Amino acid sequence: MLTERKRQILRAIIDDYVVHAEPVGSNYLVNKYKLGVSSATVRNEMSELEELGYLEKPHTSAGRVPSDKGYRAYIDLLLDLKPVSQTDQDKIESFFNNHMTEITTLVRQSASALSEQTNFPSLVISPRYSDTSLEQIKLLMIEPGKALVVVVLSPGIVKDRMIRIPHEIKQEDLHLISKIIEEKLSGQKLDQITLITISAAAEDVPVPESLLNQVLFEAYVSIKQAENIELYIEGTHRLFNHPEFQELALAKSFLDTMHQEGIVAGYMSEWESMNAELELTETNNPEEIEQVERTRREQPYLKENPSYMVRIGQEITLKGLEECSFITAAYKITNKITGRIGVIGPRRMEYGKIISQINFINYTLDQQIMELASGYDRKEDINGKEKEEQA
Amino acid sequence: MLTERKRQILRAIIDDYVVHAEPVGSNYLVNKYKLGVSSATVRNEMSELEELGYLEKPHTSAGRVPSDKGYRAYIDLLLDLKPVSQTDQDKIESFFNNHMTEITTLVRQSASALSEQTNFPSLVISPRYSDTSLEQIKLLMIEPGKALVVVVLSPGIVKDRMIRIPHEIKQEDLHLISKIIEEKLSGQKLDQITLITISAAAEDVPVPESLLNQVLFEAYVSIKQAENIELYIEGTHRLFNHPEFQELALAKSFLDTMHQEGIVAGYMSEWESMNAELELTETNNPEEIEQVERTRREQPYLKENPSYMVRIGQEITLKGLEECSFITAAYKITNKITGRIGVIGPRRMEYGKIISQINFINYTLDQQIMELASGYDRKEDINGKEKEEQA
DNA sequence: TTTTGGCACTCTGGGTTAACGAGTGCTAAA
DNA sequence: TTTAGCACTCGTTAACCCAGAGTGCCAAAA
Repeated sequence: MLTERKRQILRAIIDDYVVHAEPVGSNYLVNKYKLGVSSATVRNEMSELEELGYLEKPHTSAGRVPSDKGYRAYIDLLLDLKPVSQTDQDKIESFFNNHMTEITTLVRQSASALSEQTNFPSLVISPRYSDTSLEQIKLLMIEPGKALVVVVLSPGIVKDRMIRIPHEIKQEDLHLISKIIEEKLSGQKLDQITLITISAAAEDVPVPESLLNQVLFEAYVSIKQAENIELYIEGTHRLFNHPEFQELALAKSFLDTMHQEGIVAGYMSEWESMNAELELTETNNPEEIEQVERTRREQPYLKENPSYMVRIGQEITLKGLEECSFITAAYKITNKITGRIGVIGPRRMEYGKIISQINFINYTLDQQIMELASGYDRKEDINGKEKEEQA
Repeated sequence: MLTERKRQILRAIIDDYVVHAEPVGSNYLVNKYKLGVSSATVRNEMSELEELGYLEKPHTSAGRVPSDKGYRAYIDLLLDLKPVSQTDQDKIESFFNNHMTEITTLVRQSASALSEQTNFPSLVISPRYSDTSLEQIKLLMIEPGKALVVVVLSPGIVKDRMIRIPHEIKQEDLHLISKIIEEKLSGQKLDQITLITISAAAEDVPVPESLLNQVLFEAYVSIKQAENIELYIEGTHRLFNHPEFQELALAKSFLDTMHQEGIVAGYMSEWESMNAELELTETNNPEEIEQVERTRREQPYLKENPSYMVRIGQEITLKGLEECSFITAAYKITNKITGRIGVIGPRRMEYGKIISQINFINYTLDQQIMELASGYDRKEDINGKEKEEQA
């Protein structure tokens, strides 16, 4: 039903529209893209494409614009992933250059890079840590009545939190408590740890129960807090560089939705769970498989099983974002623990370019995380390097 | 030169304009505010007020709008600080209700409250910690090759940071290192601590020098990082609720400036240093002193020496913010260590209301910080309270 | 000297009309 | 099946007018 010529025309329309943001007409199209047929023919084709639901008319005497379905077809059938230019690669890598030592910073930095590269707002969501296990828990006395809880999860994630404790608790008590509960709890999955487990673990600590309970409760809260999914949004102001958000009403509803903490996070994490199945459906077309094969050889950052996902317009079920597109990819902390990174913008996006950027950034991020996890020793003489680093 | 009647008219114009955002004319004014004179008289007065620079005309046949100088006079001479309504007080206090345990969360929460209350973007800037002193420094082994540095500053501020360390370094080494440098350095002002001081402090630690140096360097960086001034901006999307930002160009230049991390932070911290002198100049008028006296008795959160500061339009020397006003107040961590909290918005603001809100929030914040610093023991039975807390 | 009514003048904003141009859809011929 | 031709639609822009709001100034009144 989608003849080769129809595809060609659809591709040309989308390629043009995403750049110029204006409905494209038949005449313009044949001239610019040398289609080798007359505008009347193109008109007929366009009319059929419209009937099939791939195109829409803003009004009678305008050209056509892609519909959700049109974009969807473009992405599934016509997408041409451009390799990331060397300068872009350099720019992105420079974002990671100042040896960061925490995964969260690494991930946020990626989001910044992504937003800057694409000129759209970007977002990252942390993995669900509930089925990772607790590795360490330390209680550090800061001053009488105050302590720092440090929770270390198995993939090397560190979270900490200040707590209040009874003044009677001494440094040694804390040390003892954390040592004992760490011994008993380490290795357990986070979502199996409850207040009861902890209390049981600390049963025979020689500290008055009422005091002990306060500390245990705070420790418990700290562990639960470490499970929290975190959402981070970067560069919302870049939205205004795009004509569709000149209309204040749209921009406002967008920003309002994005600023309702829970909503986007909820949506994305729910999404993350459906992840696996959906990804598979993306590669069921011989043509596309061949293409994937080819790029895999040429650009390692375009991974074999493309981990990106695109949601267009009405496919997004969040109120206020019906006119937008999400493009996200999964980043790995371990093979089983993944978060998502992506951009959000108007449906009119240069999907090819942007997906390449995301893939590349995601690839770089994965590498950095791996490097971080494996750890390494710096070979250089620190004193010699010091001046450079401060400059 | 500003007769009583001129003041009255200026006040009426500003009061009206800040609410309705439309140039106000002579007829409207006499009707609405029952000035007891004819519109012709008001016209003459307005004309003179314009000559004096307090008013401006958008064009010949429009009414008048206040100029920067007009707003300035309003704030210095005519300001009427309204008490914060009980419902507002309750709303603000509810932002602080979930016993937060870290100053930074407290401060950010205040910014959220402020933005929500005023419907403008709010911002907070952390104090300069360079002349506070180091109280503790701990090195916590996370796994071979990775450690957590915890830096505690004298007013109870805690900052931490993951670092990489040589694999050869053992838990005990770390413990020893941190113990020794803490002993030697604690009590020193942050800006007096250098890499040299630290190296000297750790001179006789029995760890091979090349390994030790790496750790010391990272410790040093962590301390320096603790000095960093942090800026936090909240609620920028609220800008679009105000008519002056319907013009995309304005909104864009605003957002762009705000998102250039360094700029606003630099401006505000520079400002903070001029703080003391400027505040004094605000109270040199018998009338105002009397007013301050009165409100001090009635609302404790309107402090005796009002700590708020207002910068209007051209008074702000940041590019892109010439059409805006800053209102900020200093919050105290200790008597000597202060940060700033405030809002930024169009010049057309209800200064009276907003300043009251800031004062109140600032007052509440100060109280919370004090309470945090003093620490307290919870009297309640934790187990009894637990269910409520989770709900 | 100050205030006021009256009046001419200025400028904006809304509404109407007309011309224009881009693009379509249809028909009939190639 | 493709294409040239043409009528038709609709949005955009500019020109124009008019009403309304507000000013500035003058001369008379307080």
